[in-house]
Amino acid sequence: MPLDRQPARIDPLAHLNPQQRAAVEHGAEPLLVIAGAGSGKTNTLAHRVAALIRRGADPRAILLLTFSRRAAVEMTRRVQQYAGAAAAALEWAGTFHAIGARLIREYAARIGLNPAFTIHDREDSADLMALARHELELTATDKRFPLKGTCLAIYSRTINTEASLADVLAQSFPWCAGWEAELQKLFAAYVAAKQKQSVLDYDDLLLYWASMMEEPAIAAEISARFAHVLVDEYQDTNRLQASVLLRLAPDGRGLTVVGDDAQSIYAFRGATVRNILEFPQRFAPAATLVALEQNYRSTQSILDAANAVIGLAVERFTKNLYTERGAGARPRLVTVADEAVQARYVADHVLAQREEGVALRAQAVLFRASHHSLQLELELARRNVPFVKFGGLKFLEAAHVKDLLACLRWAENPRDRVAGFRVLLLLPGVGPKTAARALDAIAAAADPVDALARFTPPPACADGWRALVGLIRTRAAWPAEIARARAWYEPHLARLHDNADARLADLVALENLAGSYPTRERFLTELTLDPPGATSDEAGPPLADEDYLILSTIHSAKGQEWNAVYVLNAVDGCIPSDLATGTPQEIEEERRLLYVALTRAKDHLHVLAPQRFYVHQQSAGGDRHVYASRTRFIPRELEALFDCGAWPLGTGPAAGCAAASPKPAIDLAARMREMWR
DNA sequence: CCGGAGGTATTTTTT
DNA sequence: ATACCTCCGG
Repeated sequence: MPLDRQPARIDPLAHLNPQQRAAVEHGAEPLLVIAGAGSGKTNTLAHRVAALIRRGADPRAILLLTFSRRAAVEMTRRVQQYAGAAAAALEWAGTFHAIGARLIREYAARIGLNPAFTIHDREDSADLMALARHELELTATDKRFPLKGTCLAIYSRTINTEASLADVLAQSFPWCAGWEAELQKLFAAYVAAKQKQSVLDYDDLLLYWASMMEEPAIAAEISARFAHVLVDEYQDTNRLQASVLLRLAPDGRGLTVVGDDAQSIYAFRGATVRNILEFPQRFAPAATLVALEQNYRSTQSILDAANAVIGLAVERFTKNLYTERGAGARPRLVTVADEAVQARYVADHVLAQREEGVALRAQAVLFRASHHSLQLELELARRNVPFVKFGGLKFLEAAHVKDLLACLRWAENPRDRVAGFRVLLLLPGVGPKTAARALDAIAAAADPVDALARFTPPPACADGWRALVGLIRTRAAWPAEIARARAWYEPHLARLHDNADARLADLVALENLAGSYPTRERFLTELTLDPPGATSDEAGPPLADEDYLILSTIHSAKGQEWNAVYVLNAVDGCIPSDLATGTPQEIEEERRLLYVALTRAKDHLHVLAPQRFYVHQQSAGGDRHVYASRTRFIPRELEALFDCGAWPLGTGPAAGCAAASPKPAIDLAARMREMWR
């Protein structure tokens, strides 16, 4: 974005276009900014915040809600750039969940909540769901009850969409519709368990916030402390978040939301594009609408292709983007034989670009699902190309990391049953039954730690028990405490895993991270709400100052841009995912996903379509495979917008675009479904 | 009651 | 390949 490089001038808004300026200078009436991809949205929002501060707004009374913590940090940085020192007091910037956690902790005592509550991530929540499911004996039925993860997904969706269980089941989980009564009971037990244990899940952070805002006294207090509320990526908020927002600013005064309906890609999480579409009419008089349509990121050729893809959408509200950057090279649409060739293509071109001076970090490879990059990762490792992967498996999901965190969380909140369970099962000789008895004793006692110490474990693990009690009982200063926990955990790690060394390195990394948080509570809370994004693969994360290629799911690429972008697996079955072709709405979301991927590119865009996919789970050397056809979102009539070809040159049954669709290839999606029959 | 063996169903994307 | 469940031998 060119605005970054401009020195401060007399008129701080001199470099904004008229629409951006209108958004920045708008008064306190509700405002909706429809901001196309690369239209300088973040800048505009940051300028608006800076302008509010210049006009006398107290930075502490500005609430900035962004989608990711990264976006919040970026926003704060730019506001500081435009508004100077005053912006340092901008202390309320973060995700809905993070801000919710903060407010709930502050008001905990007044709403009957233990202020030391701990927060469960998705896996912890699923584990608690499993415990509740066991207690209700929903496992021993002739027909298989939905898995814990599915139960949680159903629960979460009812909360986030503010819909009834029956509707959610019918619309999103039809195969579970027969379990409605049982699920209802399960969710009741789940909620009771959370409350008894003083734990909150992700959804609670919104739910408690929203309910708290229904109390007139608390609502008045909280609303009064924020004169201005600005929301980024509004197209990806859900009903519950919209409710929170409307309770914060019922008449819309001081409310600004920014978003792009063409980039709505989180419906699976309950987000609804209706939030942004219906926003203006929620207020009387209706909110002002400003549209940013000039793109500062991509060349015209890339925009033409992206516009054409989104142009085929059934429903569309934003206009086409335009740029003054000039045509540039047409994006490439490349047919390759299979994923291995695709990996070679990407590696070759990434390295060639680097020779021409485009740093690896200025290039990114985007894909629909985390595992789509598997082959490429092997190829990059083989060629010693450093890379970092965003999305997919998280550092925090590794068993050993979860174990260590469970120790800390249990010390923070001894009634947290999931944490306790996890820690107790680490002791040899302690199984589910012993752990359950111990946790029952803890739950019943006034002093939980004392109850743990007085519990009589099976004789075989008496020593281990004593060591654990010692760990939980004595509180050390932070972050020394995590070092103690690791020392306690190390022998267990060595016993339970054969690659203990590699895992130990992760724990050391975690320990280093801990030092940057002031307290144990802050460490646990913020780690759950903002998990480190990149996985630590075998090679270890590259050093911060080293150059590395970006691998990212399309979802995680939101809001970012690179000089060169490679989109993997642009075939039906991958984009759209064969798991998301159930309803027309799902397919539309997949189309927007491809649009998001294409609009990340500034100068170079490569869209890859492998023709053949090898079926997994076959003997080595087997060649069972299925043929894929190019993604339905780039039909033949759009081919003129791309530079089409096969790679390597002269390979494949027929080179070029025509190869993709002369005769409709076999339906990959159906084949993949067939695998599960 | 624990822990390991074997069998079976299995859905991506993230706060 | 994995997670989850059930069964069986200590």
